[in-house]
Amino acid sequence: MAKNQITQLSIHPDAPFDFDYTAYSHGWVVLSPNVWNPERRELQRTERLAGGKVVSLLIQGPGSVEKPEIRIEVSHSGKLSAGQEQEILAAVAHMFRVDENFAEFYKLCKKQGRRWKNLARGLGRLLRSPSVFEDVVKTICTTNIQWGGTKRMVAALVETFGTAQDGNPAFKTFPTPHAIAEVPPERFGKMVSLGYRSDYIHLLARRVSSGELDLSALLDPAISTPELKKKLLAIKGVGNYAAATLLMLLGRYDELPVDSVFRQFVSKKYFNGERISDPEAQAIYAGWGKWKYLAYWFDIWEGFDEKV
DNA sequence: TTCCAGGGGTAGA
DNA sequence: TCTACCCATGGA
Repeated sequence: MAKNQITQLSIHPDAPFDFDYTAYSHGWVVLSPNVWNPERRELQRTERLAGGKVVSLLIQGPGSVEKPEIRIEVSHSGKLSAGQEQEILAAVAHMFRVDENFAEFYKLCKKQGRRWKNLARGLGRLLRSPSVFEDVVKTICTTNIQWGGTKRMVAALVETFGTAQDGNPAFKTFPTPHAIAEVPPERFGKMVSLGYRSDYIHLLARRVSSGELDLSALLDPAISTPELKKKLLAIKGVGNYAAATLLMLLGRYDELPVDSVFRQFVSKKYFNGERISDPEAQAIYAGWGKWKYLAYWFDIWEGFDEKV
């Protein structure tokens, strides 16, 4: 077997950009196939390119917030074409939201004062997956289950339906829709313990694999947020909480992810632990306009102003 | 054993 | 639009 080649790629995002906080911004960093090394501050991930080639990515942020750089060490067999390099660069830029503009959010943060103004030094980007399919599947795996269960289910999907790189069987890609769709639904349910989510994820994989549903079209900025939410709610397994999470992953922060964590947090912090209605809880963030999700996220993530 | 989790679908009103 | 009820799975 030929030894894998290494190719170094690099992205230079506009400042301010904080690699560490973006990588570690929420639970996605520890969901397979992502592997985060906290000591070395590296994100490792195995990726399948459009033509089927499987590569391993080691993603680092050696620059500073003011002179940011995302460095990608690609381990691959054979030669990497210019098109494949572009594909990898685009995938990583998408994961780290290199093209998103947070100036308006930072303005609100500075106005808010105290700890909020710390966000304006390049935070606000929440890590996402290279594909919308992966983000929808992972989001469905966060519903009505504890976080440990989410990690278990996603890891099982990758282990069972992912593709390993030659010579590197320990790490696999996130499954393609086709890899899931080609297995009969009943068998799929038995192969990975996803509970009642199994049918939703298999149906999603079938619709995407057949071309009936184009999830990448959801990234179109021309779609209004209400219209986008409607499209998300039309996906079986996606309700209000999951739609708000997916809107965030698609770069829209208008909606709050109302789940048990949100309810408990707002009740404890703003209502002395009293039982409150969802509209009362949501009203806390009304002043943040189209940035409500981020306001809530950094309200609950108290550690953001310490080094991760 | 029972409860419930980073809820959602469906039927019926 | 709102409510009641059901839905697998596994940890606490």
